[in-house]
Amino acid sequence: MIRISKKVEYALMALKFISNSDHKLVTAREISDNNNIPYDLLSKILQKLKNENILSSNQGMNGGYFLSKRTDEIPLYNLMSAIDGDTVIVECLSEHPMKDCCLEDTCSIKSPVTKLQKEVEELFKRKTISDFV
Amino acid sequence: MIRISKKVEYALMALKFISNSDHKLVTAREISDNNNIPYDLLSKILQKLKNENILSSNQGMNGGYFLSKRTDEIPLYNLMSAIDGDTVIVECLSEHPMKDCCLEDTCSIKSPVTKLQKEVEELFKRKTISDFV
DNA sequence: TGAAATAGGACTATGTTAGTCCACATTTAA
DNA sequence: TTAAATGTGGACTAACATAGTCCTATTTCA
Repeated sequence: MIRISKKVEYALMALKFISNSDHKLVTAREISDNNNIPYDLLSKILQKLKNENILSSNQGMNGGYFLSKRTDEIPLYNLMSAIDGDTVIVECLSEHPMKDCCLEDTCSIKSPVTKLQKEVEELFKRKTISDFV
Repeated sequence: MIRISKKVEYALMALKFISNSDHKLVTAREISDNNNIPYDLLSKILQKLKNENILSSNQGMNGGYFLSKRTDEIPLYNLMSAIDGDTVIVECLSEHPMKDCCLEDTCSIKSPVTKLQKEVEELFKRKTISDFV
């Protein structure tokens, strides 16, 4: 099944919320309360977005998060890989596969699946956060 | 993470194998042996493809499977929904969601996510099995 | 110094996917 | 008519991924 993780959904809501609070610092607590997102989980997500330079943060009292870039400069693809890591449609196309595919070179569908992978990837690279805010 | 299930991979290999054995009946055992797919699992998959009228079968000795249609008449989308059911990128867009989304109408990203859903769907409807054989 | 905030490791619960096991039904050939 | 080869299909288990929780730093400001 092709599915976007709950975490990515939460990230999209958070980015929308931050984007709408233009230029103010926004705390994880505010985002959590206003969007009905579990606080601890959200914190992890925001941290990952920070590590990928999608968000910036100020620590300490009166701290919070703000966008590092314009929303149209953040492809959905980057958001997804920041949060969930790999964005491959099949294990064997991962750069760091957990286990070797037992089919290896004999796999009969590797080439068309790779092509499909590219097309899915392009779709998610074309979409940016601005499409969601 | 966006991922195609192992079952769908196996189904693609199976269809390719059947398609290449033109017009001969092909047994689940042959497909399993030649593609290194667990027999019992493959059986279930072939049965589902039969129920969706992608494959037809003859039971009994000398039985086996054959394609019900040309490969270019089988969208990847149908294959996926035959095998895994829902093909929605988020739970709440399912026709039969397991649980109600706690956000309901207040969800801030429903409309753009629905649009993305349509685009993903179109991509998988455009691809047909002929792209994989 | 204490409260409010981010940072982040470790753990648990839940659900999904992959895979297995077993009994049965159908067909053909000997 | 029976044995073997095949598809059908339910129930179960194992392995893994995702979602969510808990707890303890660390940073900053008033």
